[in-house]
Amino acid sequence: MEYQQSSQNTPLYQQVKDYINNRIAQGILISGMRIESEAELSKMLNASRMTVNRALRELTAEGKLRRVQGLGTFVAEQKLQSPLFEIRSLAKEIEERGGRYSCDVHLLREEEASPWLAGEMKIQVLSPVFHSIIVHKEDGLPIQLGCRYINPEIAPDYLNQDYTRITPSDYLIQQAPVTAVEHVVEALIAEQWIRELLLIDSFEPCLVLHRKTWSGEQVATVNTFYYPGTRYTLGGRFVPDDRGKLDIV
Amino acid sequence: MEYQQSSQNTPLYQQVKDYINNRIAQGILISGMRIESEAELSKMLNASRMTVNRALRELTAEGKLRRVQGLGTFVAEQKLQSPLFEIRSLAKEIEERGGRYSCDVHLLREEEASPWLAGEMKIQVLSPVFHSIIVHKEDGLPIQLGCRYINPEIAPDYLNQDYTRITPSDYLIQQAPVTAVEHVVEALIAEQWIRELLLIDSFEPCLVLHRKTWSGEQVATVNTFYYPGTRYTLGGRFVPDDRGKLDIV
DNA sequence: CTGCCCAACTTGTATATACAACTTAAAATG
DNA sequence: CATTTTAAGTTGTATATACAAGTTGGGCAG
Repeated sequence: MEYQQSSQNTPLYQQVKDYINNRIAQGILISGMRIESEAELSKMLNASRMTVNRALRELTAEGKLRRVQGLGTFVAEQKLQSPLFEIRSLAKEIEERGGRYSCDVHLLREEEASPWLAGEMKIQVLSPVFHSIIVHKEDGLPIQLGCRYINPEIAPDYLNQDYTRITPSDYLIQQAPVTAVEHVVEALIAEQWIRELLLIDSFEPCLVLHRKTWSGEQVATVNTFYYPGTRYTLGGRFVPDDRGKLDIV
Repeated sequence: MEYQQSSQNTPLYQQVKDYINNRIAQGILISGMRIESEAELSKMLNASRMTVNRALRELTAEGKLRRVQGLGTFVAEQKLQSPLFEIRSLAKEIEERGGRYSCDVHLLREEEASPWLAGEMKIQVLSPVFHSIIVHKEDGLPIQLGCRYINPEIAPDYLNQDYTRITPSDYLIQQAPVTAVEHVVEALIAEQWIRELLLIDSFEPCLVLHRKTWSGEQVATVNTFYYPGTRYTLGGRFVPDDRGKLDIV
């Protein structure tokens, strides 16, 4: 067989990568599922095995696939770990420390988007958004107040979950893949109602983490998390590995 | 020519990658320098061009090399951008905003390591360390107080630099490659001498960023940065790209 | 039935070849 | 001399082939 590239100008190996990526994005391929072998893909997509091999090898380096010699190629469990702050459940973190996790749901309802929120989420003013305010506690002591606004298109059933059983983070991650995250940190003296819920006095500073997530082109969530400055710090250690990616240690 | 892998069990393409990586680590290859062409490396290392191509392609994906079709392969400018907080010069950031940068060096001297610091840096108690306290200002207003402890082995000439001309970050980055970073953020009411230098009152919270860097196995620096809570926020947006790496937008 | 071996399939690596696309400098042309 | 063309060298992609190495299940011998 001779040299072929044909389509569009996009390299063939890239077309194979796109094909796999699309099937993952569309939910046709689920985490853990075995995908076609190189030989099968080679026939299906009319590309040589080496070209398919390159595509799958690169997708593996990108963390999207997992390959086992002699067995096959599988869809990796996708976990978007945003750099400094991995989006992980606070509950799990507390349990790892040996603490007892609990939470209070102070608000969980549908609201109409304010002009500010509409701008942030790129939706129409007064269009419906879901709003929740939840206080997470370790051994009964509040350590985070999470104020979340959720795009209903991303998680239509957000209001009908029991957040004493599954954290909002955990629920949202399984609803839609997060494709981008923005984090901003600041320090301030919180408003009174926040101080009361976090059990801090008027002179104790709050660490505030603003997190905005996207799913594709849509803004998925706009969150503000308040931490008592004296009871909580945020951080992580980052070591670039051989593949140029970052491990959270 | 037939199939050969021979050495050790490490794949040939990996040996090529190691060869390049080592020459970069040893300083034989400097940023921007052109390295041998695939054909030359192929002869030198007795590997086929395709094998060399794979090695260089992967190193490029890892950000270590930069390739230009028709021109050659070059050593990429190495910038360890830690995720959330890229280690970049505050000065550049201010200038990008159109502000005027200036700084005051309040302390720059050699000290003996306290027990706490010795533990952090994994050095002997009372062994020499460099200590600097510098206030960075935008349009004359303080926005960061940087308190740094530097391992003298990493940057022996740290005390003899003019930090009104080059920021400590810029200087340290060119002294030794940073191989790991740890960041921890907290919010607190700062001590009085810090509040005075940052021109904040006793009720205004400080955003505190602790940064610890490693160069290989050695702890290179231990830093604490104080930001006025009302005048500064830390943050970034992260979008995983096709190569699985993270762009700071 | 049990245990072993082997065949079939998988991914992993290495190579030779071919051509495309791009860059630069030298050579040819006016 | 100025301009264009060409040639040589570079990386980028695609393929066919070959063998190594790991996994699994079925068949065979005991």
